[in-house]
Amino acid sequence: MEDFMDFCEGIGKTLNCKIGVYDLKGNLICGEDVGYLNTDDMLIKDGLTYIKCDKVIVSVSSLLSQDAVNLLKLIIYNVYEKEAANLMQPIEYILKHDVPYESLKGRYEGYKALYIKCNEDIEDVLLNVYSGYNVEFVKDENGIYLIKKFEDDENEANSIINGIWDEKGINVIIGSGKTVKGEYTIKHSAENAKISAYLAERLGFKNGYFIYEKMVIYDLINGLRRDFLEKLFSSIDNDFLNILRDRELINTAEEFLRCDLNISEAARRLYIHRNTLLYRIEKIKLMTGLDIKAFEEAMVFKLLITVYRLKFS
DNA sequence: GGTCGGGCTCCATGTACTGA
DNA sequence: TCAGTACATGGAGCCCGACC
Repeated sequence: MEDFMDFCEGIGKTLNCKIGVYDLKGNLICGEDVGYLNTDDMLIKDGLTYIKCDKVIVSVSSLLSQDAVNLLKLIIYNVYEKEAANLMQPIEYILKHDVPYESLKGRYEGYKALYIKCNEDIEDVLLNVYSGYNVEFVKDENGIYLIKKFEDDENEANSIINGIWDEKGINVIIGSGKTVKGEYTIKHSAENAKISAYLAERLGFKNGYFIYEKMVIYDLINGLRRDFLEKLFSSIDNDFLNILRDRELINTAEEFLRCDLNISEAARRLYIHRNTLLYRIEKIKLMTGLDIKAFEEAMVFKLLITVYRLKFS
């Protein structure tokens, strides 16, 4: 409809007259209400020119020659094609060009975008996995978007990760956007999927499935100004930076956090005695002042690690 | 018959201490 | 620095009786 509005304004200025575009029932679609008359081709009456173009009547407050009418028809059909092209844009065009979010509302409802981050050629594996399914792939420089209606996206993503590992021996990170609904378009979903995969890689993950809802906090941190964070880190004790460089301590702490602060489970996963784990946690406390056995202090610790990884490593 | 609360047992976990 | 041991604590599951 924007194109029709541009059309009315442009032609109106050029011909120094008023233009109105009506549907075949006489309802004004855009432009000025200069009067409506139905016609099968063109009609000149009372100083006005009425031109039928497919499903609209264009009324012009001026007498036009046949050549001018033909030229106008040509322009109108061109506008039509442009509008149609907007509605028919393939997903690749949508993801790679500056298509307004507004124009995508109502399309791809219920679909979701995944972004499979991988620099190797894995398209053949995906085509095999999804042979016969309604799914679209879009490649870019760092991976492949997968657009589909999912029943169990996490399960499918893990199948993809395992399939690519089995067939190619390659680790991949998969990011996921949210399901398209209302204001949230397929372009939003694809962007969020790519951001999730990118952030997961920056955080040190080699493979796995990362949902944007769970990555929002990292996206937020990633968007913070570097100079602000440098100022923040300059006020932090050097011992904290030493921990970040101590692989054993940092692995211990991260496993403990992944186990929801469960000492026994973390010790099992790390193949160390529970008391060894407690000893290391105590050491972290001595160096940072943060007791990561307590939820709030564990959260602060996790945030500081994340900021360091995303912005300084 | 279904629901709720109390008592009991088992097991996982936390803490403190000790020794290699 | 790490592991072993003993003891305390708390949660989960089960059973049973009281109540509606």
